[in-house]
Amino acid sequence: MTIKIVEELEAPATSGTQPFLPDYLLFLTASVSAAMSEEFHEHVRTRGLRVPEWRVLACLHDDDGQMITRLARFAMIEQSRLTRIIDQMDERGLLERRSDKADRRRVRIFLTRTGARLAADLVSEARAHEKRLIKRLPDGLGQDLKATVKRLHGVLWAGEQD
Amino acid sequence: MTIKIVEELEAPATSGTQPFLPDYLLFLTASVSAAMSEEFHEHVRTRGLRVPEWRVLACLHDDDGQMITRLARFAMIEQSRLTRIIDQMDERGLLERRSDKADRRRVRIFLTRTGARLAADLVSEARAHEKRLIKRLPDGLGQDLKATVKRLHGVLWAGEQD
DNA sequence: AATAAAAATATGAGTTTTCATCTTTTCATA
DNA sequence: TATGAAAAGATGAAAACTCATATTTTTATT
Repeated sequence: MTIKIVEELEAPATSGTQPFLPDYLLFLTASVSAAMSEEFHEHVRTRGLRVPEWRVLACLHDDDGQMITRLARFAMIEQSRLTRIIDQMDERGLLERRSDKADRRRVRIFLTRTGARLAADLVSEARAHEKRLIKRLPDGLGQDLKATVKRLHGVLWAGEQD
Repeated sequence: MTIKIVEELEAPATSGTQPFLPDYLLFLTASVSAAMSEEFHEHVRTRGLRVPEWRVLACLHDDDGQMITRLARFAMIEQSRLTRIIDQMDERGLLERRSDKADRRRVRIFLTRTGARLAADLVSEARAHEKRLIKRLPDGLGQDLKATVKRLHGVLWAGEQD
């Protein structure tokens, strides 16, 4: 690997115009999302789960027996990846596959007793964490954000059945 | 792979209590972020870049010559991954490494002419896309969200120098 | 000044993730 | 009621990612 060694005598080297990212909605949203989640995601790993696995548990906690495709969309996981995550969670005894009697292409995913217990624990921890997080933020920033993203989520998922 | 085949005669199989995710701040935020970004990320791929590469370009567009560690935090990319992404972008002629004269542990990343041009194009496309996106949303939802995440970003990054 | 601790980056190896594609099953329609 | 298109999942192979750790350089302490 060759690296030039150049003394920093050049001009401030910015974009010349207004900075972009501090005013870019998609960056700000992603960055805020990542920063806020970091802490709880760390906790999730402590509990022996990766973030996508936690998302799967949470989805099933709310609505057990979803099909893989739907789970994938809701949990923001690409389908073939979810298939393999489910393989692993199945092996670990957290959930199980059941073929849908009415449409045999579909595979429905159900939490096992163990998986349901873990999901319930984490959901309750997540709720508690959210309370603390919001309390830590100044003003009503947390409430504001929650109200706004709730409305937005409704709008953006308007087309989706259920 | 063994899959039970079970007829769906069981109870609605929900959590029994209030659904969690539709009221969970971190999920709503991540979900909204992903949904809003999807479209532009697709465009980025069309342009031959992966999302993390686009983030690197955007960061450097705003502030050329950043060191890898800082770039990693800002672009939400794990350090060793960023090192390799930079390898690739270097090979493609989009940016180059320069060792920092004053602190020779540091490697500063600079856009090449080509990289700067690509970054400028994408930034301008991103700005245009944001306008369209916000226009598409009902009420002042887009503006509301932007104002809120801007404040939040400030709060959450308060500790970070610059 | 010598030395320990910390910071910045790189790298090997193992695991994940992705992409395209395959199979199976259902749906639409001629 | 055949038949082609679409939907749901699974899977192989290649690429990307992560984790722990190594290396180099700087900073802080004695």
